[in-house]
Amino acid sequence: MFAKVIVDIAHSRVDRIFEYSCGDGVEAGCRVKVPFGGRISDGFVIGVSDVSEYPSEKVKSIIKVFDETPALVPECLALSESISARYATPKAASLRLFLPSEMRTGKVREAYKNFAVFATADVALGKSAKKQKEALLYISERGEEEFSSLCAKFGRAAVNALVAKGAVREERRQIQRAPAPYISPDYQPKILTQAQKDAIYSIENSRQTVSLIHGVTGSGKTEIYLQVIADVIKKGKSAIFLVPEISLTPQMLSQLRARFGGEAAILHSGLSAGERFDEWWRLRSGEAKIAVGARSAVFAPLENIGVIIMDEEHDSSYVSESAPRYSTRDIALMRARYNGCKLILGSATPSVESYLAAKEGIYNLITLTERINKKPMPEIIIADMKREVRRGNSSAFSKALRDELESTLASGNQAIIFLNRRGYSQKVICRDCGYVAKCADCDVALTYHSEEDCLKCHYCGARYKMLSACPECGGRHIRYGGTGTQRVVAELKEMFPAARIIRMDNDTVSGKDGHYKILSRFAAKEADILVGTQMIAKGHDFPSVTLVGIIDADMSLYFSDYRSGERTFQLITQVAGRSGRAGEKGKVVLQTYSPENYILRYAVNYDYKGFFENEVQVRKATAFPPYSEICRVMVTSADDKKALDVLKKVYFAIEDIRARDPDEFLFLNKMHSPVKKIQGKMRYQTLMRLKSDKHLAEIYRIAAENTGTSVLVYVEENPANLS
DNA sequence: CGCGCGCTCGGG
DNA sequence: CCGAGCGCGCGA
Repeated sequence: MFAKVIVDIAHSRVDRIFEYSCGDGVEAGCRVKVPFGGRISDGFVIGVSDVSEYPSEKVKSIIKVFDETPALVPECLALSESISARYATPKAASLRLFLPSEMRTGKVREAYKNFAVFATADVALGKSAKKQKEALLYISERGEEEFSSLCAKFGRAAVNALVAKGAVREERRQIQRAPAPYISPDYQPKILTQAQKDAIYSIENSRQTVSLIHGVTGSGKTEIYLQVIADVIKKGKSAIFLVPEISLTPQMLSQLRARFGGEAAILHSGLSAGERFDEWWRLRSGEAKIAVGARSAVFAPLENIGVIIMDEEHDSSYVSESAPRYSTRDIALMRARYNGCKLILGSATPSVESYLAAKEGIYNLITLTERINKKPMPEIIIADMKREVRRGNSSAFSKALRDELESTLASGNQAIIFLNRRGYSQKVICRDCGYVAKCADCDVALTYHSEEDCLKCHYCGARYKMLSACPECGGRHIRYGGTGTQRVVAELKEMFPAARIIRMDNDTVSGKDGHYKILSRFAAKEADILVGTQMIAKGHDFPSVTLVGIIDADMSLYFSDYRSGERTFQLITQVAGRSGRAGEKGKVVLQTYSPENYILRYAVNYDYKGFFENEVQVRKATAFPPYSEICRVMVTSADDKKALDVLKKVYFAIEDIRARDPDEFLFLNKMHSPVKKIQGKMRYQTLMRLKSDKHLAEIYRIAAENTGTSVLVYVEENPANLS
């Protein structure tokens, strides 16, 4: 037999099939060890054959087969082909996506534990062997027990003696590490509303593969997902449930666990390598049928998939930030087509792109306008910060927000303050000469952190000593520009000395359950105010929260980016939804320097459709996505000259395309990236706006041809940010 | 003439 | 990707 092998080296030079001879046990999808170029490499078998196309005397044989059951199911092999074609990425790179990384390094394997198993009571025990007698009685009643726990109860010597006498057998068995800390036993099937039933009917019976559920916060989307998954499982199929990493909350976990128990495998960044491997294996073996997780869960080793769900479909974390830079939605659609199943996208604030597709009938649109509990959405009050400044208020808090905080605290309720910027101040500036402290390796201003009294770079994590004097002019008047979460907490403490405050941002969240720990402390009312960044925005129910303050609603508004309005609307809606979810009606105070902005106007009224119609008109008039494609080819390298050389090559290759088809290009240029350097690497880009995606494949190919170890080249389609 | 470096090419 | 092989330039 001959195996067609892709060696596990992600490089275009070796991105082709190599044939090796093998025994009968080798199947497509197995991982193998093979001799390659005078050394040994791992590889993937993507097919087997009786004959070889390569001169058989030159064919070498496989050294080792890692898998008894192929690690990759046929769908994975087919899909990796499509991914390689779509993103011009080597096959090895797209095959890797389907395996937990710890499986490739070979470090993590199955976990084993020793068990003591009762064999016979028919052995002679010494008269004084009291412990042995006790242990034997115990194990004869139980049948078996974990070896170490039996030793802990009766002593190692006694247990060993029983083993020696043959009364107890020691057995090594594979065990599952159990990464399911949040089990809620009290699941009660919820009664679905008519709107939810209609939605499910519509999804299951629509002509379209993709359904988009546009449902306001609290409209019961989750219950729809769970019911659809349950229906699919009942038919003997499997399901993938994708969520943005950050909102993989304890609540979502416990709902899934309660409803599906061990049938759900949960893959998230908090898992240890071993836990991840075990969850992956539970899916591969068919023990678990539901894969839940962030974007990488779209590669779950499932067969016969009945539905794929993407919650919060607009979330930018669905696009991979390292090669291959896949879009989760692309992959989900490929898998849905392959399996002939439905793809459900859900959001309270769909991306303009998805909603347009739904309006045009490409997606099946489902709109849920009512909240389950019939509660009105919280009232959003706009606080005009320009006026506050005119009145001499230089703090981060408007009078309106301060007043609302005061009454919230007085009534014993909780408040959330949102600010998407960690640290104390965004930058430090010399008042005398205007010098701004910057990172040595990155082209960005340093953020002052008051807790450690240091300057940090939020791009590379480097720390610097706080300045006592300006390094340029020696001046001692250092100004703190731009407010961060630490400064907000400091101001709050001054305003409300008695209030208990928790801060949640990248600096306070650490460890496996750091996220969960902070949120549960707040949920248990161990604090009155939660100050946090983006990570507090999603998916948590805090019944006592009746006030949400948005410190700087403009922050994302004035990025020179066609999507800034969309992002701002999404963020405000999401954060506002944290207020008043159970008890009394919630309030939201939205602070802004541009109260007249139309995005904010729509957000205040929760008018998604109004926002969408307006936004889509703007995009159409200016020919921005979804009415065009923005494509950026990034070129980064520590070597400035090399980066520039490659940039030119890439640019001229793309210019060639333009010469052939000038109408397709609305814009094409090459330039420094807005952030010129990150972690010591120079960043250049070729930016273009195209009428359609028809030349994208060729652009991907150009990038792939020019990328290497010293100069990295990659393509971003409609990038979420242009830094 | 010999060696070092950079480039190209093979690897089954 | 990594290493082998080859050609060219330079120093003794």
